[in-house]
Amino acid sequence: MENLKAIAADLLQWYTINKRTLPWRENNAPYSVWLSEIILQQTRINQGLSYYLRFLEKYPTITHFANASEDDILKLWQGLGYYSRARNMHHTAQNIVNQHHENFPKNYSELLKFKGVGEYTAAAIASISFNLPHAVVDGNVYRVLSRLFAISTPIDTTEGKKTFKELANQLIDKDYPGDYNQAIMEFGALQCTPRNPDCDSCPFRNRCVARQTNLVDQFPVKVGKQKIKHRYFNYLLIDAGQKTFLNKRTKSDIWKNLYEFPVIETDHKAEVTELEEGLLKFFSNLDFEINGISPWHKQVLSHQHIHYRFIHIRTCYKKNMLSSLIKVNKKDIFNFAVPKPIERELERLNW
DNA sequence: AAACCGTGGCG
DNA sequence: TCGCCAAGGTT
Repeated sequence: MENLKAIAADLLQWYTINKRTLPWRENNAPYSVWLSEIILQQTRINQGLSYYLRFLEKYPTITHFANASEDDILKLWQGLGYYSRARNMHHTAQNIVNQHHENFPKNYSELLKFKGVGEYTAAAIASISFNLPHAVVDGNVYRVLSRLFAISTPIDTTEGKKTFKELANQLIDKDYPGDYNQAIMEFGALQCTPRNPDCDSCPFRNRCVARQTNLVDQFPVKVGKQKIKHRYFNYLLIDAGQKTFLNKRTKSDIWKNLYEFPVIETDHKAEVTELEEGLLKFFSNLDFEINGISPWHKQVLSHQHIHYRFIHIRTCYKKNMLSSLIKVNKKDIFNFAVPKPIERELERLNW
């Protein structure tokens, strides 16, 4: 135990010297801490930083956030990925404003009940905003602790999660839980990095078991990765004069509640003739002609590869046509939150 | 419990 | 190039 206290103290000391100046470290108010934690989930600081600043500027309080529409939240979130984070945050903001008098509950178990707030985020808010001794366990913590103690329990198993959470909660400095949590994460991000960690200047170079046994690159241990699913999206870029058509993805699937061009999904790179049935579903007896077809592109998601292309279709605009879709003026299309493939195509089209 | 859910940078 | 993985959470 004395050993653990020394490690926590060394982490805190390392942090005071090496911590970066970041906007969410300027104050510990729960709303801004929460916002930063959600944005930074599975996301690098450089990628999330500008989003954090824009959200805080547009929605300076949780009440501003809660009063926004979901479409507006998603539009500001566009490009960040994992869009359920935005939807869940919005839901929780409204919950806190309406059911909790705009105040976050000041304990871990209540925080954990909110949508989009898991063990990590609950511990982060509890420790940073309310000085409560709950240890965060994120990718950095897994890496640092697995190396320091040469723990070979796979981190992506139930047993692994339990093991590392218990160890992290033994290690936490109960006087400075927020700083301690940020210290171990910052240490993992800057010193004990996934590849080429800086072991030579590491304050634990004489205590790290992985280092002593020359096995640093063997930790953390993981059991395996899931298989990648391939999908094929034939987007219909409909040219109806000034207008085109969009579809809102409402099902439980990727990009939920974002907008896109109407799509015919196939299970392979289909020939155009194979799309006839799909086209008929949209156009039935309307006249249209295929004006051109883009090459295939690929969007890599964490667990799927989306192969997509654009079928350019020209048709005469008729009132009430394609009523299952959203009719929009081409120039208004930038008001909609769209996934990356659509965003890139809109830039290319230069509408 | 295992799948699902984005995007970008890095070596 | 391509697999890894980044302040995870939900179903």
